[in-house]
Amino acid sequence: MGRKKLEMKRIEDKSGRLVTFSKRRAGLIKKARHLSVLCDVDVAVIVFSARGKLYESCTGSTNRYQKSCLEEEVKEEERTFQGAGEDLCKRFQTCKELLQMVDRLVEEKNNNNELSLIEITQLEEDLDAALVQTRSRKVKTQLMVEYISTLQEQEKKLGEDKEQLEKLIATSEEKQIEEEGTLKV
Amino acid sequence: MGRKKLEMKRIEDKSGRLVTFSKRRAGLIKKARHLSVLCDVDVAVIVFSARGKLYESCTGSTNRYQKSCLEEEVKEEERTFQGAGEDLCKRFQTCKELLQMVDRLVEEKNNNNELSLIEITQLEEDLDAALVQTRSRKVKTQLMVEYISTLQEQEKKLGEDKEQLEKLIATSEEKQIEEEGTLKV
DNA sequence: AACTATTTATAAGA
DNA sequence: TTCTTATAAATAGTT
Repeated sequence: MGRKKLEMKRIEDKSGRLVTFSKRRAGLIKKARHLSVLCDVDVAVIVFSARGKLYESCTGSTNRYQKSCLEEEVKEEERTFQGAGEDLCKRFQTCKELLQMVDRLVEEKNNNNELSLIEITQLEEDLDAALVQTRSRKVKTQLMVEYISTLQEQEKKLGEDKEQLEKLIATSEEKQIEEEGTLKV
Repeated sequence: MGRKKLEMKRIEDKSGRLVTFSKRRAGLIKKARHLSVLCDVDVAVIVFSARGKLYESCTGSTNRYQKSCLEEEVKEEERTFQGAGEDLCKRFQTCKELLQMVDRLVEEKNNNNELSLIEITQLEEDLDAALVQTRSRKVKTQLMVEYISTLQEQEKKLGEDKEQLEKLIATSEEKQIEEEGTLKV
């Protein structure tokens, strides 16, 4: 739908691919919203970018699929990175508790094979929430890994700078000695 | 994008809404596939229709989101409904085991707050699979509920038919007695 | 980010 | 339902 018809295959040019990704992702989410409004249904769109970043869009009044607002969370995390450890731990605890609760429910009802629709829906919601939190945790861990690698790169660069400075100082000292020698002659 | 611009609100005409739902759902899934191919990313689209029916589309080579093929499963179930009980129980067992496994993993690693990215991804996949199975179970339970209600309706109708037949028989007998009486006079 | 020439999607009609 | 077609919407390449 543009100046030229695109072949249906991976766009090899990285910059072009990123631009198209942005445009089409926005378009897809918009279309999902329209479908949801016009036809009164719940729609979820989940996109994993190549770098593992998660984009989600969930529309629909009955809210069967909860929006996780991951992007906002991640941005917040980037701003106040120091708190990540505790935050992560807390979320994890919640996730674990959810799983345990779901497991108990499953255990209780397993014998007579009689989970009601309401209970199954609850189970679904619990699993969904746990999944959302796990995804959040995954993204945050990826961020941490990236952050650490950035720190390591910075450290390496600092080391190189230091080396260069030391060389410069050494050269400068040699020169000074040479000059002093010249003066003495 | 048609003969007329649509207002962005629920289409009140049911037939029109269904037609638009079909068309736009197909369009959305097509666009998701294009985004996936062109930009080499994983995309999942999940649509819950008003009746609770689930439509899923998952594209992307790395398969981070598994297609559940729910529709096919449900159709299969409709054909051979008698096997549903055992099948449900089996799936449930699997789901439960998954949850337990995930829970153990969580327990083991919880103390030092050190789940690796790989382990988190595994956790994510497990939860995802459990969620897919729960959704499958939910749809099947909905089907069962519908099936039972159909049976109940049929039973009720049969009861009404029986009543009517009994009335007819009674009337017929009365008539016969009357006729016999007439004959006797 | 904007712009626009095209392609694509689709609302209404048949 | 499925096909057709006029029109709305999305977007590829450009600036």
